[in-house]
Amino acid sequence: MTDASAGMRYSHAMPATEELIHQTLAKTLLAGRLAPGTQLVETRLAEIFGVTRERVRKVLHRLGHERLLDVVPNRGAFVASPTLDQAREIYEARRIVEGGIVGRLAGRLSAAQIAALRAHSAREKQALRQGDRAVSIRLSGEFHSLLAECAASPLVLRQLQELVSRTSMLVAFFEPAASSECACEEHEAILGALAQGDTGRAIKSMHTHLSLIETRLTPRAATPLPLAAPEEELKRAWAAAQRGQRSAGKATPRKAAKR
Amino acid sequence: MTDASAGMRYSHAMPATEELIHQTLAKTLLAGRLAPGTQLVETRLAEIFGVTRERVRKVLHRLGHERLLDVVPNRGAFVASPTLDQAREIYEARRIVEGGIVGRLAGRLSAAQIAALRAHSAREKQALRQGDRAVSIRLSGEFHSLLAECAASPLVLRQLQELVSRTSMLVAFFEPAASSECACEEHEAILGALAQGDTGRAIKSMHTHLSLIETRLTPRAATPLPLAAPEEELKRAWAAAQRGQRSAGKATPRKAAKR
DNA sequence: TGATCGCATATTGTGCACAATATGCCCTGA
DNA sequence: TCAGGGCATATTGTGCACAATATGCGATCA
Repeated sequence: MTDASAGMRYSHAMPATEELIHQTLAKTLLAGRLAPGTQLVETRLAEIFGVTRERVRKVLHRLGHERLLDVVPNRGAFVASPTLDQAREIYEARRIVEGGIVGRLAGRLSAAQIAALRAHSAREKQALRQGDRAVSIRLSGEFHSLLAECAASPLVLRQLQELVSRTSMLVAFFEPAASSECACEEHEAILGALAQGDTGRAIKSMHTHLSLIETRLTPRAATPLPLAAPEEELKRAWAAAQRGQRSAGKATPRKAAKR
Repeated sequence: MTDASAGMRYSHAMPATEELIHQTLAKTLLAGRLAPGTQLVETRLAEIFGVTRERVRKVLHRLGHERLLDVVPNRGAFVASPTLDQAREIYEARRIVEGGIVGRLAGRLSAAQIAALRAHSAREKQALRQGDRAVSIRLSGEFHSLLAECAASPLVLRQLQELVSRTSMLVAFFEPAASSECACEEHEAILGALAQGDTGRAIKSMHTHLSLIETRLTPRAATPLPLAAPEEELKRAWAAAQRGQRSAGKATPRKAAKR
């Protein structure tokens, strides 16, 4: 998810089962479906995913490196407990990076790009007017990704996507579950400044926009989601991931070919 | 080096030998002392560093994740061969990120911070006037790090340091070995705009500054450094690292004042 | 002579068994 | 009843042996 495609070179045909496990776990974590603090035991995950412990181990350490898990040397891997301080850090980083993006984009966007962004913004407004909250939230997030893509910098895009991922994990815990979408007027303000090439105003708009989102986070500590047994949650996610995977010739031939 | 301190939680006393190996390899790679394309064989490194192959293996994969090595699944780890395209990507990313930093900093710097930056700039100018090239290069790079630290965002700081690291690897290969330091007038221009709170001008200064550095890279492919036997080079680096480790009782003196 | 196939070898990948470590429980003593 | 220490156990860390894979070289044939 974070760097599945941009990271290692698994471009050619490979048993991507390890990659699939990583995606599954990352997606589950990012959706906030696991209670913070719960330990992910290697052997347990190994039998859930039907692989050896070493495989799980590598994935766990990688997720720790990506800050989605807290991995403590001789203790294990735990679901990260996001704090409001961390949230502030993430939003500050987004202000800087996304401010840099619009600062680079101001006055350099092609007419086609501006049109595409305007069209996206219009879709946002329509979804909002129709009260379609799920679509509205998705489109609001995509606006920022779209902006990052316009910058055409793979390195910055990767970094921003990691920040956005962690943002989504945050809102899963702190958001009051009401009005979590961006106000699309703010997006339009950014767009207007960009089209005019007004660098200063574009950046200021982006800064205040992100700050407004940040203030919506509430410091409640209790986890708002059901959070049943982590085992069941992971089993379900794994089954879905495998189902979504196209038939790659072999479904689950984990220990078939042996001596 | 890239995320040695900010990454895993090895805060308490640990046999940091694995971490030390990572630092040693990273530093050697970053300095460009290894010819691009040379393979780093696990068993060979294992006996050089006096550890088991698995240790080396982990470090190698980590360096691959950090893009300092090209690690190909069933082939091995190779010293990355930087291309001019990659160089362009890195400098574009730095324009965006560092543009974001100055955009965030403009008009928000304290008098003390401005004074510190001005003092640093003065040191740069003095070193340049005295013809002290080594010091001059180091100070020029530190100016950018200093700016990033003023932004007080650990996430952005980490990202930028990775970019700066890769930049230093690039110049080791492409730089014509003459006048590789930043022109300190450009730094002063950025500083002036920052002090005045002129966001647009600060960003523009930063953009042109980085672009100017980028144009100094020459597309020669031959490696300019001696590049003796990689074995000897690594043995030397390892011995130096172990020697330096002896006296380092606590933390490295690289960290400055935090918040 | 040149191209191709097959084998030998060097290198990476992985499962397994065991070691190291932390945690929680129970037992003891006042 | 509670504090403290030691043992049992659950979990992670690591070395090793073997399997899988790619590469290079040489033999063979047209």
